[in-house]
Amino acid sequence: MKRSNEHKVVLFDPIRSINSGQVFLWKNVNGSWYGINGKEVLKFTVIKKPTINNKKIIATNEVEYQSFPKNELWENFFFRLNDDHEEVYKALSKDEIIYKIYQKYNGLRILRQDPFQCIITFVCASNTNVKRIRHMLTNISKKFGTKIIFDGLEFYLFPNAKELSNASINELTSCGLGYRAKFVKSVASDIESKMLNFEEIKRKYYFDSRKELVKLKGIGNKTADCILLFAFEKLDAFPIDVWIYRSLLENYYWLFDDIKKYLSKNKPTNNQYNIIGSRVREYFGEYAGYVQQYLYYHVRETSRRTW
DNA sequence: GTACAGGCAGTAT
DNA sequence: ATACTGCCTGTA
Repeated sequence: MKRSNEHKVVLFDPIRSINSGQVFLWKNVNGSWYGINGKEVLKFTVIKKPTINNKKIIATNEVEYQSFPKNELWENFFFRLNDDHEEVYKALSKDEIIYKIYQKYNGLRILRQDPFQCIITFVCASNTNVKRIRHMLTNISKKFGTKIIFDGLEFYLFPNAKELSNASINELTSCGLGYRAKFVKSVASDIESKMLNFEEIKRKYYFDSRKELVKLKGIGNKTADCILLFAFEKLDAFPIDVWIYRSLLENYYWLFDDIKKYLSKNKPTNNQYNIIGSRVREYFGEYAGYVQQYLYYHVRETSRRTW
C-alpha cells in the first residue's frame, strides 16, 4: 500500500508504551513515571506533549529521563528509539486494517526489557489478568529484591536468577503465584545453572531460540514469544493470546482461508499456533512483532477492560 | 454461588 | 496431532 510522505509521522508515546501490557511494575508518582527494570529504576517525566497538526508533527514531545543508578540515555535502549522505524512503518502500513490501528495508536513502541524479569513476568502471566500479574510481581520484588530509595521514594529492585532460585515454593506461593510458583522456581534455577544461556538466545534465530525457551517448565509457545519479543531482540516474534487469535480470525480470515475449518474457536492448539504464526510473519515481515503489539493494544482498548 | 481470566502440563484418544 | 482436565486466586 502506498502512502505519501505527509502521513509518515514517527511519534513516540512513552506513557502509552508502558501501559500497553508489556510491563507491570510502573507507576505514576507526582506526575512522573517510575518503573522497575531488573536492577534499575527508570523514571521519565513528560514535559510537553508533541504538537500535531494535520497528522504532521509540528513540534516533537519533550521528555525528561532519569534513573537509579544513573544510566545515561537509557531511553534509547529501553524504548528502542534506534529501531528502523521506517521499516516498522512499512509493516504497519501493509493493509488498511493495520494502518488505521497504527494511526490511532501511533507512538506505541516495543520495550526492551530486562531478560530475567521479563521471563518471570510472562511465566506469571498465564491464565490470569493484569491486576494480578502486577500483584504477583510486586510481591516478588518486595520479598526477594533489594530496597532502594530514589527521589525520596521506596522501590524494590527485581531479584536476579540467583536470588530467586533460593526461594522456596512456599515463599513464592505466598506471593500469590498459585500453581505458577513451581514454574518460577524451576525457571530461575535453570537460568542460574546456565541451562538457558541468554547470549545464545539473543544470537540464534527466532525459531531456534523459541525451541530453547519452551524446554523450560512453565513456558509454552505464547509465553516464549512474549519473552523473545520483549527481551531477546526477536522482533518477528508474534505472541498469539486468545484476544489476538480471535482478532486474526475475524480481521485476517483471508490469510487462513484454506485451514479455517480446522481452527479451534477460542484457543489455537500448538500446531495451529505455529501455522498462524508463520503466516503472519510471512505476511507482515521481520517487524511482525510491532504489528502484534498494535493489534493487541487495539483489541484491549476496544473491549471492556477490568484493569 | 459460579464463571472466567492475556496458559501450561499431563493424560487419553 | 487434538481434546480434555486441573491448576491458584481474585474479580465480576
